[in-house]
Amino acid sequence: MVRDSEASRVTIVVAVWHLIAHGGIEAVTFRRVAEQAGVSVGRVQHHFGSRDQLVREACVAMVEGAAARYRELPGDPYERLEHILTHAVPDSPEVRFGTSVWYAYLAKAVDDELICELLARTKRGAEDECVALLEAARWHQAVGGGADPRLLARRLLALADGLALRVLVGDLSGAEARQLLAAELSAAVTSPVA
Amino acid sequence: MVRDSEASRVTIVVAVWHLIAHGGIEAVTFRRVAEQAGVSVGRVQHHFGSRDQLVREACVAMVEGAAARYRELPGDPYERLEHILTHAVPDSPEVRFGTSVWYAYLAKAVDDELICELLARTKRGAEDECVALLEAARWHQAVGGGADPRLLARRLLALADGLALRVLVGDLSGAEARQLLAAELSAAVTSPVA
DNA sequence: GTAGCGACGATACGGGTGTATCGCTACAGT
DNA sequence: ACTGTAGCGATACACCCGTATCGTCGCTAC
Repeated sequence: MVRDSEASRVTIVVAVWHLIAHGGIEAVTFRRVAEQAGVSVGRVQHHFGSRDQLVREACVAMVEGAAARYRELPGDPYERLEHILTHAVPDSPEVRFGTSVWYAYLAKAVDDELICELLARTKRGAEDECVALLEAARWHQAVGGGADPRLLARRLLALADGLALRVLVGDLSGAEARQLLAAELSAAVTSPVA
Repeated sequence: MVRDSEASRVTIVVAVWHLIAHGGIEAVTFRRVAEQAGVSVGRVQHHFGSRDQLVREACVAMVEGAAARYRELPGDPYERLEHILTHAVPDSPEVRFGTSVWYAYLAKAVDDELICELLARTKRGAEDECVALLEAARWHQAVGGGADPRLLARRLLALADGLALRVLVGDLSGAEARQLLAAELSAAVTSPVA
């Protein structure tokens, strides 16, 4: 029964996310994970070996989940850009959930080399994707070529991260963040370099 | 001996920062803090009571330290703006140290109401300060008033946070981040609205 | 059939953790 | 002189943690 094994792993990983989302990574414990997932401690240990491994694999699963959701988006470049920029702004409880976990892993990156590299690769990949989308979206306006798409992508991405952060701590509303991002994006795609 | 008491507290708080900076908040333990600070466990407990309180007070001390360093800056608005935007970009080891601790607390904010509020207030305060500086720095150009200084400040601040984040995980160099920020700032201060 | 193996459940053990508590000094107020 | 009281050091306790280990099912290949 290989399938049941996979189901077990998914259940456990989801439980890990839940624990992280409202308790931080220090809340991740074999016993607590088992309880949250409704399985035995031995099961968790069997599939993930050590606590570090459990935390790491849950991180990998999260990144892959985000990537999978992105791939299932419609093809329109503008929409894809909008998704990349706003998908981490915690409007709804579900997005807040994901963002909380994301930032927990970000903090964990300072003492876990592997997680650090994974997050770095992910961000770099998002930038690359963003560059490609920008070039596709601005219909080759060819307005002198002064606006480097890579720098533009980097700006937009950083802006999105910074705003998501402030929405997360709660001194900015999701609407305000989305509005600012939308304005910035439309300005980036329609105008040349400012 | 009230003075020695304060010295003890400072020593302990610094030790807490060190532990967080390369082990995350879960590395903060009465015994480890005591060892790192070179004091007894009882001393740490005496001054801070509980572990939660210790972590929180170290957070407060950090925010206050940053504020104090800011206040000692020369008065030039442009320099102050530059400091606000780039002070969290981890070029040097010391700044990286501070930024690591900062992001650890940011993640902690998801499950600690008090820390969350403190960080929110701090960010909001930075935005307010940024608004005032922007208005002082652009010499009242009065170019139609289309560029809302608050939105501009919010953009710059978010940009700085997002870039600092990427430098922290290591897929962006400190120089790249500072360069982008400097360009953005000079554009914001000299040009009207784009 | 039986040997092997993967997917568990149960449990035990050694160590680390937060915190309460006791005891001791040194000084301040009365 | 007496009494607090702040500032510790030392220790003890109950709990929780990661992990190793053992045992048990069910399936599968030979």
